[in-house]
Parts: sequence; C-alpha cells; structure tokens
Amino acid sequence: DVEKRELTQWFFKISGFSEDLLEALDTLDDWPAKVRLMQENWIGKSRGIEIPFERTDGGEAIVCYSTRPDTMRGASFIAISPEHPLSRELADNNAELADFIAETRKMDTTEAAMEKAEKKGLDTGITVKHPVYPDRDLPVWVGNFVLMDYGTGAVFGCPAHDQRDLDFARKYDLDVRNAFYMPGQEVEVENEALVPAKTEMVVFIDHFAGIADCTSQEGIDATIDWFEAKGLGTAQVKYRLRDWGLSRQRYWGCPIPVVHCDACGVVPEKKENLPVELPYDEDGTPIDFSIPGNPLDRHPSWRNCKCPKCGGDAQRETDTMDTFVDSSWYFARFTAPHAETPTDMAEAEYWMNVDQYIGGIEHAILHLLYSRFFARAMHICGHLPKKAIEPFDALFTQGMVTHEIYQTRDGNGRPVYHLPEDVSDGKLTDGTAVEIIPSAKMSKSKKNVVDPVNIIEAFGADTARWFVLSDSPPERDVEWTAAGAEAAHKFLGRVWRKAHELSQMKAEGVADLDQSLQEIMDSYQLGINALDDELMRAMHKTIDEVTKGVESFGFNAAIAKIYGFFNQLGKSKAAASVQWQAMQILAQLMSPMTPHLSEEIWSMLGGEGLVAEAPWPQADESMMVEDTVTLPIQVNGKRRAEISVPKDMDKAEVEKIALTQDAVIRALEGATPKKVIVVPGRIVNVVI
RNA sequence: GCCCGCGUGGUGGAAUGGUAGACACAGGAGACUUAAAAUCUCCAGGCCGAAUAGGCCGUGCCGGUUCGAGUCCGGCCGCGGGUACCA
Repeated sequence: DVEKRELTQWFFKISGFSEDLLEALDTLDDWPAKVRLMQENWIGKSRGIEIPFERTDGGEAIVCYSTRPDTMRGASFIAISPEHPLSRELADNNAELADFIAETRKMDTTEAAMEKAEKKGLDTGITVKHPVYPDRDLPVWVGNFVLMDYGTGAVFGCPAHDQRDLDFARKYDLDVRNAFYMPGQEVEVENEALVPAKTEMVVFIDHFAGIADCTSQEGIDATIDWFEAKGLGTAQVKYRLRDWGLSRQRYWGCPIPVVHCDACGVVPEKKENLPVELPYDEDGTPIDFSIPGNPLDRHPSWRNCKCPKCGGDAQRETDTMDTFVDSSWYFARFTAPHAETPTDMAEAEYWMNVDQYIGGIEHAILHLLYSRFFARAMHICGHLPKKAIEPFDALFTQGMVTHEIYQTRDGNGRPVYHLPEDVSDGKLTDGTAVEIIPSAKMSKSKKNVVDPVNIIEAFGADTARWFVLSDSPPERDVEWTAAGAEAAHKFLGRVWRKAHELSQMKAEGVADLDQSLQEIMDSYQLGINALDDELMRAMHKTIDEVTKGVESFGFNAAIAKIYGFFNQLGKSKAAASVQWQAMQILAQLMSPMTPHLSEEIWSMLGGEGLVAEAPWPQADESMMVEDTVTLPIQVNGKRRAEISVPKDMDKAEVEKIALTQDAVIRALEGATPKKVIVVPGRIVNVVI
C-alpha cells in the first residue's frame, strides 16, 4: 500500500519566478516552439477570482477560486479538498468523513492517477449561500479530486459547463443548470457538459452582470469586474506551477546542508563546512542497503554533529536532494570545475551560455524549467552573471532510441531480461524462448540496449557514425537496427576507391594540379565544357544543401545529398581536374561524419594540412543557377505534362507553351481554360 | 483525464502550400567469374494494361480552406513523451 503522509519537506520557491519564467519564454528564439508551449502550459497562468461563500451555520466563509465565474448561475455545489482545514476539522466528529479522507490518502498521488481515478465525494451537511442568488443554498462536499495545492483547495461546481462536475452531479444527484446556451440552441445540458472555446460566442441566461451575447472570455472579464465592484470577490492571477519539493528520503543524493539543534532550531551548516558529503564506510561500517529506509538515519557518527550556531549537540538533516538539483547547474560548474566556489564569475562570464543544448524531449518540462529557475537563483546569489539567467541559448530535442525487450521468468515468476545480442529468432543461445515486449526507450534495467562497439569493431568508427546519422532525423524516435551498417561500410569503400583512382591518375601525370583547391574553384569558368559545368553545378548545390542540413541537424538528409552527389561523380565524364575538386569537396563535406576517411582522402588528393582545419567550403551562388527549369503542368491540380523552359521566360510565353502540350490538350477535352496560374520556376496550373 | 508531439511504399525516411516516395536498406533481374565473394548495371507505391502508351487510386480516417494540401484549419482514430519521487 502506498499512503500519502505529511512530512517536513524542503522546497525551492520556484513559484516566486512563475511570471519571469513564463515571460522569458518569448526570448528563447532558438528553442523548439513545442517546448516553449509545454512550459507555458505547465506554468499555467490563469486569471480568476476568489469568492468567499458564506456558510449558513455562521462558520468561517469558504473561499473558492474560479477561472470561470461567468458560469456562476450554474453553481450547484461546493467541493473542498480532503486536505482542506475544514475537512480535517469536520473529520474530528465525523467517522465516515475521517474514513473517506483516510481512503483518499491511499490513492496514487500522481496527477495522471488522480485525474483518471473515480471521482468520489462525501456530503458534509454544511451549506453555503450562493453569493448572487442568496435564496439558493449550495451543499458543501468533500471531493477526492480537489487539490489542496492549487487555488484555495475549494471550488464551486458548475455541472453544466464542466464534464467532471457534471459526472459528479449525476452520480450524487445534484442540480444541473445552464449558465449559457450556444446561439440558437436553447437546450439544457444532459450528460455532456457544454464547454465551448472561450473565444466562441454564447448566449448568457439572465446574467447578473447584465451581459447577454458575447464570448465566454468577455463573460469572464465582465463577471470578475462585477464581483470586484460589488465587493463579493477578489481578482487573482494564479499559476499552476508548484514549488519544487527537493528532499528525498534516500542515501544517494547530496545531503541537505542543514542541522537540527534543540536550542536553535533549524540552522544552516557553516559555509566552510560545505559541501556536506555522504558518509561512506570510513568508520569501518559499510553502508547497509539491505535494510529498508534511509541509511543516513542509522549512521550516528555522521548524523550527530555540533550546532553551527551554539556549538551544542545537534543532528544533521538526513534528507538528501533530488538529483534534478545537480542537473540544474552542472553546466555552470563545468565552466570552472576546480574552483573553490561553486563557480568562478570571470570564467562563467567567459564561457556561459551554453550555445547548443541537446537533450531528450522527455526533459522538455522538468529539467529544462528547473535549470532556468536555478540559473536565476544563482544569478541572485552572485554565482552567475546576468546574461546567464537563460542558460541555454539554443535547444535541440533529440528522439529516443528504442528496442524490443526480451524477457524470461525466474523460478519465482519474476522477470529476467536479456540483452538483444544474446537473443536470436526469439530464443536464447540455450534454446529457451523469450517473451518479446514491444519496443521502448532503451534502458539498462530492461537490458534492451545495444552497444555500438559491435559496429565499430566490425567496420570502424567512421562507418558507425555514418550509419547512425544516415538513417533517421535526430529529433525522431528510432527503433534500433544494425541492418544497413554493412551497406554504409560499402559506400565508404566506394568513396575511398574513387579517391584512390583519382590519386593514381595524378601519380601517372593525368591530372595536372598545381593550384590549391580554393584557387581552382575560384578560377573555374562556366560555359567551356558542359560535362564539367554539370558536375561543378552539382558540387556547389551539394555544398549548399549539406551545409544547411548539418547546421539544422538534418544529418540524414545531408547524407542523402552526399550519396546523390557521389553517384553523379561516379558516372561523370568531366575532366579529371574537375572530378578531383569534386572529390576533395566531397571528402570535406563528409568530414564531420567520417573524420578518418576524410583526412585520408584529403591527404591523398594533396589537400593542405588537415581537413579538420581547412575552412568549410562555400557554395558559389552563381554556380547554382540553372539556365533552364523543368515545369510540371497541371490541369485542375493533376499533373499532365512537363516542359523545359529557360529560367527567365515570361509568364505569357510559358502559358502559351503549356497550352500547346498534347497531354494538356487531351486533358482539357475541348474546354476553355478559366484561368492559368504560372508560378515562375515552380509550376503551371490550368484551371477549367 | 490533461498538456505536447507523431502517423508517408516491405523497411528507415525525403519533400520553403507547387511533379509525393529523393537517398538508402531489404528484394528482384542481369554483367563479370569455373564457382563463390567482391564489384558493376538495371528494376521496383498500388491497381488496370503487352507497354518504357495511357489511365485510375494513393501520405491513419472524415470534412474544410486553396488554382493547388503530406504540409494549413476543424473533428475523430492510433502511437509516443510528460504529468511534478526515473532523470
């Protein structure tokens, strides 16, 4: 059984930064929009109102928070959290309620489980007055779905316009009353709540603030103003973001540097004693993990200490920190790993920020939000410069590598996992059949991991890199397979042979190459030899495409362009000197992926120095321009023909040629075109 | 449940709203070879068709916007990530 218990916990007040963390998202231009959106939703800024509901028994008013006060007409009950002070107070004299609260504490506390769990409630017997219609009394229920952490821990239920409230109302036979209709559809809600987008027009029914036809958002704003003007409520901006609970009752973590002293209370450890390190087995007693619980609690020589304030006997805090704390600032520490202080401001000023952060999409919210918060905190504490409060200038979220999981069971029926390399055709080497669990993120505990060392041993590191990069875009999840590694190796072999062939030609005096690559490229003139021009044009186009691909993490597409160019080079009848340049450029374009092969080819072809140090090739725009273009001709959006025309041909001329194509005439079936759309250099569409 | 993505041939995938399937894997046919390996050439979305003629269909499903939709919009279905103690 899992049970919620109240513990003394340590928190970071990230909630104090909600607005700043939210607003600064707009400055993260080189972050994926989806990550910014996820963080925005996570922070969850909302404008609402706190409304006290007067109790009919004269007790303290119950304050509810609502973002939809416009639906107040439909309010039919109040639900308070089992953790609400009132719930606890009432439970003292109500065994049924006490049991109900105990029961909710056994619920799984994750958000997902809470939301999916059956919505249950218990009537407290207390009633409150409806603040707008004082003749209506609303029952107060304790609801297992009301969170104490958000808002005031109390909500009013409006079943007509909230599905959860509606389900609850139907279950416990509570009133359902519309606050508005959709225009032209005056129907009372039955079993499906009416929840239109806030931007949609609705028709409010007898609205107390005097509004009628408007959007829900306008209704909300008008209602909040009305409540405030009447003194019946207080407008509030709230955030969904909760404070960061960082204490863990575990050994493996950085100890929270705090001492508990009977005389002085909770006292921070002295600066010179930081960091407080975990005890190992220095006193001859190894840490025993076989006993449940936190070993620090059972380690008197570590736990007992002196109070930093009064010097009396005291005890260390035994909670340790969430490992997210470490991952929130390691990059800052890396700017000065040997410094006595957490960071060295001069070094941080020099090295920060992280130019390009790469991580899994699963970190989109927690880790990446905590880091942003922590950098702000470090700045305030003087450990990071102002410019580093957004520590990651650019973010790229890579997908995950997945693999099937192979499982057998031991004598007790517990799962035993097997490495993919030990399984073939669904069987272990001893013939035992394994159960195959569908592909999931690689994880050491599930043993569905593949060590690339096998590919490296068989084909070398260049092939391994080339193969891994060539197959999938890095932002996408990928099911791991080694199929294709051999083919990648063969391709690299073809590249090497072509380079070798060219270098032999030089040795035999066929290709006369005294100039540097750059000089050759600069002095090349189009229009002398068509075959040479063709290869040179392709080369410059490839430089352009590969450069853009590599810079935008489109490695697989960049590699596809390299394949295409090499295939063309292999068949080219261009002059040896032109092929020579093409080969050298190719080696250079490949060098980020295949550094060893590229260096070898570079050297073979007489390149100066190391390819790694050579300036990256620049595409010459003028060499990329084609003189003629192929235009598809569509009739009503269907491709019917293709024409080849000079690049600059004017629209009228293109239209004339297009309409004389046999296939176009056939498709027109004698009809006169209504319109002809010519998109220069792109397409022609004939509309009939 | 809620938030965010994704869905394209047998497979991985390509495609600033403009010829869907580039490039590759697996596959097929052939050349070379005594043979195999290696290498090279060619074919290949589906359906009708003798066809490299022509046509129809086709990017998860349904609808919309547009001269034109894999791409934009709305509604579904499926899968994945996150959901605050896996990190």
